[in-house]
Amino acid sequence: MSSPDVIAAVMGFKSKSAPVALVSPRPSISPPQCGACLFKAHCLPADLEGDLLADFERSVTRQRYPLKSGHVLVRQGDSMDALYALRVGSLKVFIDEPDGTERILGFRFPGTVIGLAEPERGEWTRTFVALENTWLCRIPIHAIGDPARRQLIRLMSDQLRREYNSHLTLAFNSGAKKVVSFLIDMSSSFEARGLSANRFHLPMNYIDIANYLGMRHESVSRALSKLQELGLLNKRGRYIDIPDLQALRGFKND
Amino acid sequence: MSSPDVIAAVMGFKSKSAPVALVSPRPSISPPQCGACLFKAHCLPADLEGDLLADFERSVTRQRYPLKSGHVLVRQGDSMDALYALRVGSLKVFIDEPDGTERILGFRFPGTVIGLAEPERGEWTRTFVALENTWLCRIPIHAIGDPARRQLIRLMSDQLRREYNSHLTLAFNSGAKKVVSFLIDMSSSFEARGLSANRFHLPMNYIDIANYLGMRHESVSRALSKLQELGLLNKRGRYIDIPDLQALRGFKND
DNA sequence: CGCTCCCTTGACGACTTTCAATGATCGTGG
DNA sequence: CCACGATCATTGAAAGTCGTCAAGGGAGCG
Repeated sequence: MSSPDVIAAVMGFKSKSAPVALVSPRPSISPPQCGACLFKAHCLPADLEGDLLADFERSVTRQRYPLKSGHVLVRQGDSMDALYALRVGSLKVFIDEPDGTERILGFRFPGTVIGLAEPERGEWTRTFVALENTWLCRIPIHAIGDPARRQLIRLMSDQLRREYNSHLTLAFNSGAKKVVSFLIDMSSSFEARGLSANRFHLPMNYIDIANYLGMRHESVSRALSKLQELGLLNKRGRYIDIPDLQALRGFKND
Repeated sequence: MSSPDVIAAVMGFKSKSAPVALVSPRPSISPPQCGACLFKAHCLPADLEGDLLADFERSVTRQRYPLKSGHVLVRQGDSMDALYALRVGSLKVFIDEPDGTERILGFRFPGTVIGLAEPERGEWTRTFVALENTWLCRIPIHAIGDPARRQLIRLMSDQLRREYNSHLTLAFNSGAKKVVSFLIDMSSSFEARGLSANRFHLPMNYIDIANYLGMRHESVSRALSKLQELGLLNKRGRYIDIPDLQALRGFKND
């Protein structure tokens, strides 16, 4: 694949009429999803020729992934020479403490580039682990030419804004509201990928959610139970059904 | 000034033997500080000719700032057509809530570029206010050419890592440890600018610190008092003296 | 000198964590 | 197909932390 436009090709092409699933599938029965539709939310104004799109498809199928659920993509301390575009599945990002504890910094879903916060050459500063079987596309650093830079800057500034949002969530909410913020984020993320914003299956367990939100998993459970009592959602394990998204937003902002 | 290298010139030149202050000055008696030394921490491997450096100096003195303490640099909703390099002083970054409340997302010190998290063209998504008299350098968006992109990407990935750190601070610490993390961040920031890492004057009040950390100002005060009791620091208002930085780090990590 | 803004300290109440035990679900292997 | 074990989720009670409300003190400025 011609090098400078790899990122643009991976993250910025326009999707045509891609099939759209209404509910996110269970990990175990997850059908291979169409690459094109997964990046729909990230259709950026990169002008791509038809052959670049073809290149993209070829590049994707050429990868030797999927990465199996629970497996490590990169471990903190590994030397870094590539970015990764996430196509299907999900990852958790965390700091590995010396004592083996994880401190989860976030979750990643299709349409994301992995490694934007890493020094350009050097070591990965975080560990990325698959939450389910996950398809990725490797983008060697040397393949990032000038035409791809503009795209990269855009992705990074998006990522920065998301981080600011998570700061807001953590600093200005407590308990149930943090959980609600998290759910709304998840909902938007699913919606952006053409899935249902109201009904979805969380790929991570309550322990990871709690870790991410700076809570205990018991508190997450209690918060979700309380929200169910209030009629703001229905849950069965990791299946979440939000009858009225606007009402949920109301709860967060009140 | 020749356009494409503005950012590289502002943020990436090499400082020679710049004078270095040992303790950060009080806002009110703040002497104009040498631009060169302030960016020392950000000497990135951008190859700059002598005339670019000269351009930089000229560009800086050409600005019609300083921005007075308490004044707004940009308000959320303003249309954006430039980035700003922070030379001397400090800013707070916050979301303006409809009811007038501030939700502080961070503080900015010399050597920082303001606006990295904003969409490239569009509206500012945050408000920036000077905490003391502050000198800035305006960098029009159209002046950012390809040679400056690499530099920009580097700055953004640094900023992203800092945001991850603040996530860690918020999610995995409580009370006194959040305050300690904050002090250590401040300390590093002062040190990076050639000032003392052990003794400094905080430019923001306890209310802002508490806002940033998701606490109440009373709790910040109590935390600092407790740390003083433990002999980990001495304070007099916003003057902080940390006798043993390593001991303070120990407190955070224990 | 008195104002204002900021910081400090105390007491009480609400909310989270902690510890412990039980219940549900899923995957595996018989 | 069922039973079993492991992981995950739920719930209760006790303890600790932080927010809230209220009052007082100190520094700087006009």
